[in-house]
Amino acid sequence: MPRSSTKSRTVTIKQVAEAAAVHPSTVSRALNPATRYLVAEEVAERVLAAAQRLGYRRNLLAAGLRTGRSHLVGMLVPDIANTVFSPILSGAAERLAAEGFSTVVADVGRDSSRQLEIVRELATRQIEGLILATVQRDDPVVDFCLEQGLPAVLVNRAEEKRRLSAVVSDDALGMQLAVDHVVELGHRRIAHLAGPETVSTGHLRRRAFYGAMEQHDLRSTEPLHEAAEGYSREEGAIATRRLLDRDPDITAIVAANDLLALGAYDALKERGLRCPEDISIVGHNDMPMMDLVTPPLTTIRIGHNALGREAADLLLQRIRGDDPEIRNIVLAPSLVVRESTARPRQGQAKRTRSAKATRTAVAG
Amino acid sequence: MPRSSTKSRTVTIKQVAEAAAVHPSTVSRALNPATRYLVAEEVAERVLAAAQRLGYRRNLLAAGLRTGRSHLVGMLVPDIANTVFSPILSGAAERLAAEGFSTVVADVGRDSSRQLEIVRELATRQIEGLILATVQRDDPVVDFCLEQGLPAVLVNRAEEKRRLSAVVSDDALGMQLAVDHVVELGHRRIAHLAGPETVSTGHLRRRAFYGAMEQHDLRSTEPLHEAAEGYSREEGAIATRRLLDRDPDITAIVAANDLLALGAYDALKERGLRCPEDISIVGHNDMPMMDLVTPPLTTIRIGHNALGREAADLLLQRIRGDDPEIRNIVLAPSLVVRESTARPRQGQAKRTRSAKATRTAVAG
DNA sequence: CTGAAAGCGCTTACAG
DNA sequence: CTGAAAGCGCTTACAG
Repeated sequence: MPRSSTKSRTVTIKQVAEAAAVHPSTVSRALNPATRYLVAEEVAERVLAAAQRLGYRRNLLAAGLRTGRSHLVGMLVPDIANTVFSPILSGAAERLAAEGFSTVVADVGRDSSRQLEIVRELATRQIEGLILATVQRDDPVVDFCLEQGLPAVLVNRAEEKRRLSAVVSDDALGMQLAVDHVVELGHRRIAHLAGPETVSTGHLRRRAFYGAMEQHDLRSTEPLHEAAEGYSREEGAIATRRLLDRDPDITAIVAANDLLALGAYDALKERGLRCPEDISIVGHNDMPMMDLVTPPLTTIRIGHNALGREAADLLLQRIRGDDPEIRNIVLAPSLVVRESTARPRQGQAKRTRSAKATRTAVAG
Repeated sequence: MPRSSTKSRTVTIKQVAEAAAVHPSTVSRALNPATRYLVAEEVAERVLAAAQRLGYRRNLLAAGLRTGRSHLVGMLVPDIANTVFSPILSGAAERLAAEGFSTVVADVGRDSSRQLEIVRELATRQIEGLILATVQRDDPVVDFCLEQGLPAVLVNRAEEKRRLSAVVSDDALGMQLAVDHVVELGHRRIAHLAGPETVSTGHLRRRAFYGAMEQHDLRSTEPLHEAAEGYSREEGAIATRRLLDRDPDITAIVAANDLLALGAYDALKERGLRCPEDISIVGHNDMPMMDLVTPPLTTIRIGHNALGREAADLLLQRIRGDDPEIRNIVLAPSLVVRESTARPRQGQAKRTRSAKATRTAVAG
């Protein structure tokens, strides 16, 4: 079987047809498993053999033009190199690949104005759907998708108006777990290191923080949080300094995100404060390596891979038109206790509460 | 300007032609900046206006079929979520996007047999080139690309036979820096925690380790390394145990990779050994967070983003046919000293050497 | 400067 | 079960 001499750059269906002495349409039918039954077995075999021999490979671009399908999906992330987004991308891409879709990544960076431009560019490629991990609470990209009838789902972040399906972690539960944990350790002066208000997780986690505090009768007339301007270690340090300046008596910080918590580590160190001896810190996300930082970070674990997979499934349904309903998949996070949290210094009265029944998935 | 009523799912060039009262070919010319000069200014304006009004967007699939160009590039990574590969992907995608190429990611996972299948699938999409971050020392995917005349470049890993251009870090220099560092601290019983031999970095770094040792007259008749079966923390721990079992007197471990070094941390901890008091450890890569682990890891920093960018540039040249030569871009890494290395316990005689002149980029 | 035609490689009603 | 034809949306020689 000399399968070597594949010289001609592209073998087309026409050439296979010639080689098998049939019409091109017959080749098309024989090569497509879905239509193979239309072709006599003997003929199909002949075609297959010829295709094999010539090293024929289907041109998906051409097929797509004809069928109106690109089998291409776009995914927008704010930063591919961010360890929160890479597993989401990975989970989504894997699921999508299993269904015959390739995924085009677009790293939109911090420049949110470029997003729309990038989406237009992707639309130009006839992508069949979009997974958005970038969305702000009120995002023009969503308008665009809606206008264009382009199937899209949000992941990790949700949109205010709920116009699109989304897969997110249960932020209320996450903050509840975090606050319950430090309260059970005996903390009462607890502050929230919040994320940007423009991002759904920043907004939601802040609200959930106050809600959880209230359940423990730890409400306050003055604000108990400082919002970072971005989800980065640097911004986390900056906001933590403000937190410390305003209220030096806090004994625990519940952060909206691990990176922010790491920034809090930096800020504490600057001031000669120790974690957890002086201040306990809880993160959110459980990014890789959080078990190896010093101290190992107590945090809320989110299954980012699962977020990606679910988002892909939702998008696939949407593309198939199976399920036109808007859904919100809410995945339950879990508390991972490590060494950044401990009882407070002055040993305040420990408050115990029955653990909240674990709320679970799929709402709305 | 009512730009709202964009009802019809797809506006084609034909519709724009009608609206502007010209022939479709004229629309095509007017819309393409490169051919606009062929059209009277007044007509071009009319066409642009009509296109704008109708919300026309070019169908790249159709254009691609006609021109034989997809402006699509594929990128194969062993694991998107690995913090070594995500910045490479990010750097490459950004550069590619700037030149009008979208990049399709394929996470090939550990299943190396699937790779070829995935590449075939990508070829089917008429990708114009491939960036391979996955390549083994002798890889069938390379054969495929060569056979098909598909432009491809390797990144982070190189191929034995050098049949394709590659962008890699200078492993010899990296190991030299690592070995020099621990030698200068006074270590003499130095072991190498090697990567898999089937991967170029595993192979090259091992050889470079012995080379560097020899320069310090630290050769040995018995092997000074143990190879991990994969670049993971778990495999790193396993190989470190073997290392420790064989030679309990080592005072420093130079690892082929940060993950491996982290595994070494685990193995030391199991045995009640401290780093750096009992054993110094040097990593390789300087992944994110390595400054936050305990102890902060001394390692060799590689600019992964730059690797990605360079690979993209090389591929772009290749696609354009500018530069048919095979090149090897070698980027210089640097030593980052943190706290996982210190003078050895028993204070061996310190050997000083003049620091090697920093060898730099771009070779043969 | 513009139009008419051909064709990229495929798929799919339409006949037979 | 198979062929012949049309057409997906674009671009580009070819005329004029």
